[in-house]
Amino acid sequence: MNISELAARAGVKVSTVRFYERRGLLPLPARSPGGYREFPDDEVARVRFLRRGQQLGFSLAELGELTALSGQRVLVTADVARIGHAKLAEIDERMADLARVRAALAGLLDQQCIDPDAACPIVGALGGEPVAQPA
Amino acid sequence: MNISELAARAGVKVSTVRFYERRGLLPLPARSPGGYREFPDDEVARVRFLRRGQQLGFSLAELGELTALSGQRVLVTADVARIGHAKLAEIDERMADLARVRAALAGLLDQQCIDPDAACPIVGALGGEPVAQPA
DNA sequence: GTGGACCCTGCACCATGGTGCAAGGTCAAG
DNA sequence: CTTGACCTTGCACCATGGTGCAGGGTCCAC
Repeated sequence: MNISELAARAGVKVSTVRFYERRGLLPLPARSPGGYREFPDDEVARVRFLRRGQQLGFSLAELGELTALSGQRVLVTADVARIGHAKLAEIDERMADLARVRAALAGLLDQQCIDPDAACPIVGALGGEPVAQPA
Repeated sequence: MNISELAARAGVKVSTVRFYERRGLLPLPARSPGGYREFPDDEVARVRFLRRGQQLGFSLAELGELTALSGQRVLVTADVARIGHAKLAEIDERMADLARVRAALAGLLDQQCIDPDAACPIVGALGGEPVAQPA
């Protein structure tokens, strides 16, 4: 597959694919005799992963770490496990936050008139003390 | 409360509070005779909401919309309801994506050795066809 | 064997979300 | 009534995540 087909199938621009490659988020692809990039089929999934992961609030650097956790021919060392468990905790917190926003928004949409004197329930859902974070 | 106390309580920098104000994400605060900003206590929640909302993948512009959905002394019009329901669908999709990443990561950490020949399960969790989006 | 659609690299630019600094004013303790 | 910590505005700068363009090469159908 060439770069424009990969980009089209993953729903990104050609320039974005080259950008991801420069950042080390995609493996260096094989090249045709004339120097064209030739991608295997499964790079589509990797590019889509980067797009969706960003929508979930992960930076490209974090998504790089996340993928480095697997597929790199390594044993799960104590280090890798520590990073992985930290990410797991982060994900749990994000899910809880999303659930709170969801409930607040759904409640708001159930009413037909918003009480102008009440505090905003959506802000309330996320505005409290942050959930305890490991230092 | 002055700006440095607000910033400290919300866990952001003073310059960030002024930036949010410029963007219209915080109401213009009262001023002391000398021109100092004076914030009510509940602005802390609003600033924390902006921080956490961003970690969930919402842009400042979206968080502005989200808060505009309440507290603006408005009836829930068809328009507001449409935006709200779209956000709700987006949140549901994000929660599903997070759940998939979580399951993949947890599974990975359960094993003691990663199979170097298998496709990355974390990429697999998010790399599939995007969930159907309204156009 | 040539035209048009595509690819290459490198570099400059863009939007978002801040961050820092300079020059000056405010405030309260001593 | 001064000194130092804090505040004000305006502006310039930064990192992240792209996006576009120039100048040139490749590919393949005609």
